[in-house]
Amino acid sequence: MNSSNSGMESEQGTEDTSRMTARDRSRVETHRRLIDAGRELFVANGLARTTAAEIARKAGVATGTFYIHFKDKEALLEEAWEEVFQRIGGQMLWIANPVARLSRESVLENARTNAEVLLSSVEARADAFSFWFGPEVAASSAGEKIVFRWAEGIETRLRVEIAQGAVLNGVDPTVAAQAIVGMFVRTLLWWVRDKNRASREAVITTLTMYQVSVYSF
Amino acid sequence: MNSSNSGMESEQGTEDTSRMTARDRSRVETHRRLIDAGRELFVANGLARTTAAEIARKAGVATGTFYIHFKDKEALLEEAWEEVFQRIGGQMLWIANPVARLSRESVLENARTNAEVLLSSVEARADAFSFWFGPEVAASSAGEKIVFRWAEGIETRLRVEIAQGAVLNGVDPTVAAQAIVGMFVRTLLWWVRDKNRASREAVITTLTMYQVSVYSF
Amino acid sequence: MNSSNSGMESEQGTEDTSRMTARDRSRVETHRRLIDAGRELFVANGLARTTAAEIARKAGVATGTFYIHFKDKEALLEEAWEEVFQRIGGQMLWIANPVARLSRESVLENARTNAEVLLSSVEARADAFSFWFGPEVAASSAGEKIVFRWAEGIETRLRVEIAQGAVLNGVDPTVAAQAIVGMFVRTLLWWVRDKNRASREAVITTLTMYQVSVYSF
Amino acid sequence: MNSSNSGMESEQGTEDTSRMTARDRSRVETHRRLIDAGRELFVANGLARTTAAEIARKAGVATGTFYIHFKDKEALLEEAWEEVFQRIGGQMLWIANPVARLSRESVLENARTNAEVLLSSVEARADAFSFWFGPEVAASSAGEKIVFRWAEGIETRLRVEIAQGAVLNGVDPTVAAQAIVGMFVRTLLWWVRDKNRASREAVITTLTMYQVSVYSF
DNA sequence: GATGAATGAGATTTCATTCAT
DNA sequence: AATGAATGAAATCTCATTCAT
Repeated sequence: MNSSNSGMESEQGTEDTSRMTARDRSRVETHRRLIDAGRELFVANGLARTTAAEIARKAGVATGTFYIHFKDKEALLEEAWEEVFQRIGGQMLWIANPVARLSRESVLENARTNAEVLLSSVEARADAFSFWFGPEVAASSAGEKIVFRWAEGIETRLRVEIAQGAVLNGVDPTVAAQAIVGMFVRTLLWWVRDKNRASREAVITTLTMYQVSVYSF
Repeated sequence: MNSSNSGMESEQGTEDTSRMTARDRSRVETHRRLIDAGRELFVANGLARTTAAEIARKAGVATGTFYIHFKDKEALLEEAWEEVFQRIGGQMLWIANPVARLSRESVLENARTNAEVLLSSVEARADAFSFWFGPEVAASSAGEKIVFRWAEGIETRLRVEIAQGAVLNGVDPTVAAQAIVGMFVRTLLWWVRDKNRASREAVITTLTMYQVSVYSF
Repeated sequence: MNSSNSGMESEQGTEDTSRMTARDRSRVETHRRLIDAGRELFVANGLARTTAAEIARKAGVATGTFYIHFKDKEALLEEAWEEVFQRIGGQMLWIANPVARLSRESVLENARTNAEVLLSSVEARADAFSFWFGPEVAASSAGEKIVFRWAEGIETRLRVEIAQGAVLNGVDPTVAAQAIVGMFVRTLLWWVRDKNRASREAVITTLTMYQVSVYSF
Repeated sequence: MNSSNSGMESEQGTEDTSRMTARDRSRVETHRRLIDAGRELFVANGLARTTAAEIARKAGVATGTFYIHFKDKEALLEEAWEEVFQRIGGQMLWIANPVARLSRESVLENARTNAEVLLSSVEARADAFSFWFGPEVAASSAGEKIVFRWAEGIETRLRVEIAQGAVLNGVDPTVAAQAIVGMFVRTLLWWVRDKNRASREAVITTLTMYQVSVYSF
């Protein structure tokens, strides 16, 4: 029914349907379709302008079916985010790949790579990024989790680095993680809305410098 | 009718009513009451949960009167923000007080003072800050302006500092301004929701260090 | 709920409900009730003084149900007219029964019969005629169609008659159809409002004479 | 304030203001301005889409002033029509110029001239004709009068002609007047909306033939 | 007479959610 | 589990009309 993919990830079913009964398969299949339809409509039209009935229609099921699978729109949003996070979490490189031995060079390179990869992801899926990290989702309870997860990753890394003595005294990892996430989200959201506001290079360099600024090298 | 002040500023009429006719005074007075009522309800209950009729009721006028004064809720929001900004703009010290001669010390002191003042303001009016810099307003057209103004101030200052050779090469003032604003807003919003998440000192120090990190001293 | 019939036709369901599911029957039934309620309220109180909520109430359903079945009042009006036209279209005899061989007598008789039948219909359902051919409907988009259909029938007949050489030279069938419809509608609307303005006979004779006046016999 | 004239007549004040006090002149002047403003807005935007406040604004007076001069919109409409009729009444020639001695030729010529003049008037002021003889006004109480006046003129003439034995037996002057007016209004309204529907000549000839059809020559 | 801010009833329209089938 | 018609509570916005100045 829908083959266009306007989420932040490649299309893929994550459920193993081989051991299910026909009914279960149908249930799982319907669930899938609803999430996919919802994610696409959210990204395309925003949260408020997408109705449960519309999602159901796009998924090819009846309105009532929506409420069998999800308590409300918010519940679908959260599930949809889970899936998105499975795939893009790894692209927040700085989170995912802490380097064993730190040096001025490794930190700088890592930070730059991180900024570059993020920028590319965001460019590739501007609509999806704008939606998932935009104010509409931020106002929802799913939004909490979204930024929380990201910050959590950064914090974990910072703690490791602090333990290694790589970070300036006084930097609180919990606070710094929020600061970094806020910086990234705000800057990318701003840039992606109009890329003429700054060159790619300016964004990458500036974000890199702020990232590395708390290191003691 | 309402004397509680849940906006971000002290109550004050800014209009000179001395040269007005009684009718003008009445119109201005009604306008005031609507803005005050709206701001208080927004801050207390959020944008979406506040209706035009409710604002009118709180202001002691008929529903229709609301629409004589404002095209819609959004219009009132923008006007209310203008007023708020008049008063709190100056509290974003880093914006307002560029120092003539820069040094490691002056920059550090300035950044710390900035963080401290902001934190205090935010603590004093947690609800108001959460509202005005929160996602609900960010999603509205007024939200655009709100953050834009702040960033603008920071950018202007950075340009001066760059011209003085005080900033590291590669830092783009436009991008950096967004980064700083994002960092502040996110961190304060996060902290103010639950102050046990980090100590006052941790927040101030961390925000200070990120602010000064791009200076070449 | 309502058994009084103030439309221009006898009550009749035109849908074959035998092959429908219970749900379909329910939907169709609701649709019917809304159209019937709407038509009756329109005819009784006029278009402007009838609200969607009132129609729904009379039909025994919730206000929102109205909007599931019709985009707006206008849409119901059009559907209601379609039904009315199915039944009264045939009563505009002059339209429906072109005579094969024309003569002074056949034309005259036909025109008189036409006037008589119309007059009787209008007398029998004065409210309905006043509504459907009155200015309020004329101002709506449904009104366009209503008169257009009638004129169309007259025009078709005139073309046949012109081809047979039965009509005076210079008479344009398209224009004449408008003229005839205008004449009928205006005269009947005027007469039905106060039948003392002219005798039945005077109306019939005068309308007959104008109808036949363009024939070349 | 307004020099554009979108009514059906040339601009002219009909009041003699020379013997009035300043206050009276002002009152009369305001009245004028309101009528002119109203007529222009009605013709341009229709009755329903024109508000009392809008008329007052265009007339350069306050909203409340409107209600000092007119009970409501309808009252202004009627007064405006009075003025319009003073000027265009004479253009309905058939009404105005009964010929003393009737003949086949005089009747025909008169009818054709009548149709031609009407057509030209309507062409020249399509908006105004569409408004004044359109369904919106017809639905108002002013509309009654408008068509009534016209019919009245036709009826008077027909009575004279009947007395002269110039009209076929059976034609009722009251009914015929309605028929003729309905025919004219409908046809012209239809034609003026899209002049490509029929040639000027077709309209004139057809209307002429229907007019003369009841004469006994 | 003129002013114009204020009134407030009311109509339209949307949509999350339910529930009988 | 799926259906989809029905619900009905909001919320928005308009405008004829009033009335204190």
